[in-house]
This record gives sequence, C-alpha cells and structure tokens, in this order.
Amino acid sequence: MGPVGGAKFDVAWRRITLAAVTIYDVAARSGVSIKSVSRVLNGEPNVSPALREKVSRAVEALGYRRSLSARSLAGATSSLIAALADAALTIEHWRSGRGNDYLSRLELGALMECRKADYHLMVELVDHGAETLDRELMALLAAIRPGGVLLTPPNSDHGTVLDVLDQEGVNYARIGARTQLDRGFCVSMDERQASFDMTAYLISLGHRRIGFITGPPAYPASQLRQAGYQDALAAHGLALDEAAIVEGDFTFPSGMRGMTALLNSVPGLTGVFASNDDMALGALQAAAAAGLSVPQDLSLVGFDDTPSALFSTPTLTTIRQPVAEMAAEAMRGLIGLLKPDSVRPDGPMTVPYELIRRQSARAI
Amino acid sequence: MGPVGGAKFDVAWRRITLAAVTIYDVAARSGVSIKSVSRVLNGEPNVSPALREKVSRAVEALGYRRSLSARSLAGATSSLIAALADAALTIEHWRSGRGNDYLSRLELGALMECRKADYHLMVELVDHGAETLDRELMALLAAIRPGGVLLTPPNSDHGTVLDVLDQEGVNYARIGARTQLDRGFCVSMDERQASFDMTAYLISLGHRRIGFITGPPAYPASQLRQAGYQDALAAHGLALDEAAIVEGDFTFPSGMRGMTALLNSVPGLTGVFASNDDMALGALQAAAAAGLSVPQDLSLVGFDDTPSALFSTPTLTTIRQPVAEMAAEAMRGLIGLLKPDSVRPDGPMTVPYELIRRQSARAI
DNA sequence: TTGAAAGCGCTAACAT
DNA sequence: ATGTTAGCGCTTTCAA
Repeated sequence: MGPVGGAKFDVAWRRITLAAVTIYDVAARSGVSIKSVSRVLNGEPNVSPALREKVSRAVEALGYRRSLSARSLAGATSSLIAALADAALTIEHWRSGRGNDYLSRLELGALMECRKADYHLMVELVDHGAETLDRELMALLAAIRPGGVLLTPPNSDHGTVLDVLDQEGVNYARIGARTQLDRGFCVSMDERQASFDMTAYLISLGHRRIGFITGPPAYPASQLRQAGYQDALAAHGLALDEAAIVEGDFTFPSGMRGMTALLNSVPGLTGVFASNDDMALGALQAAAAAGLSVPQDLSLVGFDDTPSALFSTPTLTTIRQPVAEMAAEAMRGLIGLLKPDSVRPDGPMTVPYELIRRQSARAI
Repeated sequence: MGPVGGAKFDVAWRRITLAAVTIYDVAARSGVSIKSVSRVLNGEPNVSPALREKVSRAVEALGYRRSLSARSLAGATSSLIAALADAALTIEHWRSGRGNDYLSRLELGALMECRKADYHLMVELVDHGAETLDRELMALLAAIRPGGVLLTPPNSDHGTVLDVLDQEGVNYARIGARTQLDRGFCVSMDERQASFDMTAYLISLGHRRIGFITGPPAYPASQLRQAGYQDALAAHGLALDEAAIVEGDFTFPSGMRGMTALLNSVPGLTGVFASNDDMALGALQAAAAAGLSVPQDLSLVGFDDTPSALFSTPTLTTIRQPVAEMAAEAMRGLIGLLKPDSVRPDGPMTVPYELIRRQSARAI
C-alpha cells in the first residue's frame, strides 16, 4: 500500500505537479498485474469476480482514469470522436457576429451522448472548398486518429470527404445527408414530407394561391423542400403557377426580395411558404413595408424553427427539425459501429419533425 | 526510398488499412535520425539548413503528420485544449430545443484560433452543481491531459474549478470572468461601463424616468449591469427611484412581468432598460399587450445583441458583446502561456463592446 | 484465469 | 550539429 505515484518537478514553469495515477498504481494497490487491471477496465471475459472486485476498489480509491493518449496510441480504437464542421460556414458566422443555432444544437446532442458513453468530442474545421481537401483531411486523421467521425452539413454530402474516410477505414455518421445514403450511418429528416405537410396545412386553411421562396438551387435541401411543396399542390388538385415560385438563398434579404416579387407577380396571393425561417422573417418585413399585415392579409410560414421564429411579431408557423436528437442518434449509431461485434444498420435513420403552429398562418 | 509503412490487416472488422506514416518513415526517407526529424518539426535550434530542407521535403512528400496521442504521451505538453461548458446549461438548452448563441460564438472564435496555431479543441461538459465536481474534474484532466483549459461562463467564476486547475498545474483562460481576476488568463468585457453608456444614451435622448429590469441577483453580471445603470443616473443628476427597478431572471417571461410591473408603478415612464435581450423581447410583448407601441410611446433597450434582436419589430437597440473575439483572444493568451518561455500578462484583458442603435429607442 | 513482455509514435535526456 | 536510448501509459500478443 505504498504511495501513489511520486512527485515530479516540472522545472519548465516552476510548478510542482503530482504524478498522475497510472495503471501500475492500480495494479500495485490491488496486488495484480496491469493486464488484469486492463481486463477489468475493458470488461473482458475470464476475470474472476474477486479480482474484478479488488481492482474496482483500487480504481475507485485512487480516482484512476485511463489516459486517452496512451489508449489510442497502444490500441486499435480510440474513444475520440471528431466532429467535422465546415470552415467557410464558420468564418461566415464569425464575420456576421452570429452563432450557428443548427450546429450548436447538433453539438449539444452529440455531447450529451458522448458523456453517457465516455467518449470525447473534438471539433474540427474542414475547408470544404480547398483543392487539397483530401490531403488536409488525411493529415487531420493521421494527427488525431479518431475512433469515429461525425459529419455535419454540408460535409455530410461531400463526396471527397466520404471517399477519404472510406479509404482510411474510419467509421462515420452523417447528419442531414441527402445523397448516397448507403454510405456511413445516416440520420436525417424527411424534408420533402415536411414541406408537403406544411403546404397541405396552408391548403387546409383555405389557401389556394400559395407562393414559395426557394433556397439556393445547389443545396439538396432546397430541392427537397420545393418538391414537397409541388407534390402537395398536385395532390390537392391545385395547378402549379411558375410565377408563384421565386428563388432565394436562405438569407433574410433574399426573403425580402422574394416576398416583394411574389406580391407583384401573383394576383390573389394569400399564403407564402418561405423555405427557411430567415427568409420568412425577411418576407415578413417586406410584407409590412408593403402595408400588409400577417396573418390578417397574408399567411406566412417558414422552415427550421430558428429561435427568432418565436420572438417575431407575429410568431412564425414553421417546421421544427430535431437537430439535437439527430446528433444524439448519430452518436449512438457511431459508437455502436465502433464496438467489435457491431452490425451496420442497413438503411438511413429518419427522425420525426414537427409542424409548429403559431400566429403567422390562419384560415381564410 | 523504400515503401512507406507496411500493410496492416485489421482483423477486428475485416478491413484493410494502410499503416500510418511515422517519424521513422520520414527519418528513413531523408536519411537522418528520428531526433533530427523531431528537431525540425519542433523548430528547435542547431539544425543545419540542409538537414531542415531534406526533412521538410520528406514530410511534404509523405504527407506526414505527428500523432497527437504519441506527442502528448511522450512530452510534457499537449496541443489539445479542453473547453469546459456547463452541463446544466447544456441540458436546459437541449430541453428547450434551442442552441446556445453565446457558446456557439465562443466556440467559433476558439476554433478559428486553434486552427491557426495547430491546436485542437475538445469540448467537455462539467456538472457545475455536483458535489463531486472536484473529483470529476480531476478524472477528466487525468483522462485527456489537455495542454490548456478554456473556461466558459459560468465555469469561469467557479471557485472549485479554478482550485482544481491550479492544483493540477493546468494553464487556463477564463472568458467573461468577474471575480478573482488575478487567477488564470481572463478576457472579458466591461459590463458596468456598457450599462452606464446605454443608460446615458437613453438620457441623451431626453428620457428622465427610466425603468430597469435586473437579472438574477446571484449573477455578478446582473449586479454590474445594475450598477452601471445607477451610476449613469447619478452622473446625470437623476434621482434613483426604487420603484423603477424590478427584478427579472434573464428570461422572456420575466421581461413581460417586469414591463407590466413598471407600467403600473412608475408614472411618466418613457424608457425601459432590460438588462438582457430576452427580457427586452418579453417587455416588448407586454408593452404591446398594454396598448403601447415602441418606440412611439416608450423607448426600450436590451443587452447582449442576440440574433432575435435584429428580427423583432421594432429592431432592438442593445449592447453587442464580441464573444468570438473574446474567445480568440483567450485562446491566443492560453497558447502563449503554453510556450516554455511564456510570461503571464499581469492584468485581465478587456475587449471593447458596441452600443448598437436600432429602432426601439428614440428621442422624446 | 492470470501474467510477462513487446510495442504504439513520439519527446527528452544524454551522448557524440 | 546530429544520433542513441529510454521511457510516456496503455493494449496486445503470447505464455503459463
């Protein structure tokens, strides 16, 4: 029952630190070999209850925790998950002085799950647009050797990223992926159906001439949301009016422009579906500027349920995407993949969305 | 010029991965010892230009990156920074389905700086309220052995957290700290002065009877903001009316209640300073419910510049806290502390805030 | 069921 | 100015 570790003198910065508790300390205290300690810690079979008990007690008494570094260096696995976020998007947010609600919720969900499973989350920025993306990504993987990777949009759909990950044999989960859903562990929401539901909701309120403001055409999400809108019109026997669809880019100003354009080009317009909340908020402002009040003169709905949707006047009817739950689900799936006896689920996982009815849409 | 590494067969999950490039591969390729490679990589002195050149070329050609694990295991330092966020706060956000704009901006700033300096950010949740906080924190530090720790509010002011960090000899930076500013590297904003300025701004617009909605009394931030308000009144020769100060708790509903209370208790009220934006937004709604329009009948200002402040009607005059810049500054300071020849700055660092004039306040 | 010994890829003393 | 060697704290063969 000797002393735990020894005192180390960190001359580098005139500071004295106590040596960390290692597996040797635990082994010594419980009178077994380090291998036995390792066995207990990893829950390996063939360990007598007595030994397990002794070791557990020593671990508890010493407050011992295995070193992440030593573990990932020695073993084939790592309890480190790298979350890959898009650098350009991050820089854009930095410039605007705004946080990223989507990423924040996503991370929150991932963190909660990491904590439960004793995994750790490292956040990394990857430069989506760089020519040398593959090299940079390989370098990143070489440096941190994560046990798994969590892909956030738009990286979830980035071919090069998926290729590098596959090539390096790294397990990954993709959040909000829209393409190649057979690669990795995908968790997403049925955007098309949500958009269909929202449009059907407006129709159920009596609206017949409904304008739509799209996102950037290049985003798969834009296309899915627009498709849902068109499907719903068709399903309810309403003709598609090309003039009722205007292009936006998911920003507030584009929502303003979109609303102005719709007001000019669609006679008898009573409802507008902006395919995200930021645009809906912009549309709201443009409507006010045109002397129209929502929802008295016009019903307006969005998509995403950003925080501001709750504080606008009127509050915004929208679709809530359970981002945190998606991330938690993705983490569970990913951690599952990392277990030796894992079975990869065959299909992508779909989480339920919610249509949030607030003040901005009403029956006519 | 032999082959790079060898093929390893990962029988665990029928997958073939190429062995990672190691320092030995680089040494072999450039015909020097691993120590020389290490010297070049660490920018150590006493390396001939020729050797540096050879090694650099090999590193480049092989796409070599040092393993984080091996480095932190072998050396005294680690290029890993642990950002400590409050678990309770995170769970609260999880429940509400909202992201955390403050933390998101903070992380964004930290990430940008990490990328520049080739550091990595790991995010960890700590349970602020747990009795065993010290043990948990020590266990966390033992497991990941970060080179430095980045403290976010409210951990920045948590005595136990600071104690454990000091005791373990881990360098740390504190964001938005209000107390014991001599511990760690502190970066914050002058909340009191900002609050003073905002109040002075309302006074300059001609307001004389100005209500104030406080935050939770326990928060140092609440006290500073209130102090700034009171100072400004005094500085301008205005009497302090106790009835003009009502208690809130930084939430939307408390802002509604606060506004209602002020409307009832302060005759001739023309201005209201809610000490954060969420409360200001609630106050806005309560004013509307009382038949008052802002800013025609009443000027209203907030504090924080949350995203919603820009989307409300009217848009909200408020104080912008440069959170991302604070985090970047904190990371730079922290990384500076980690260098062997570092000098600890003597005082806390203060970053400039900005009074954002929008529509909700006007001259009378 | 348990243990001894050999690395994992680096850094850090200690040569030369 | 450069190289040799011994760990860091684990996991992983391989023996017993």
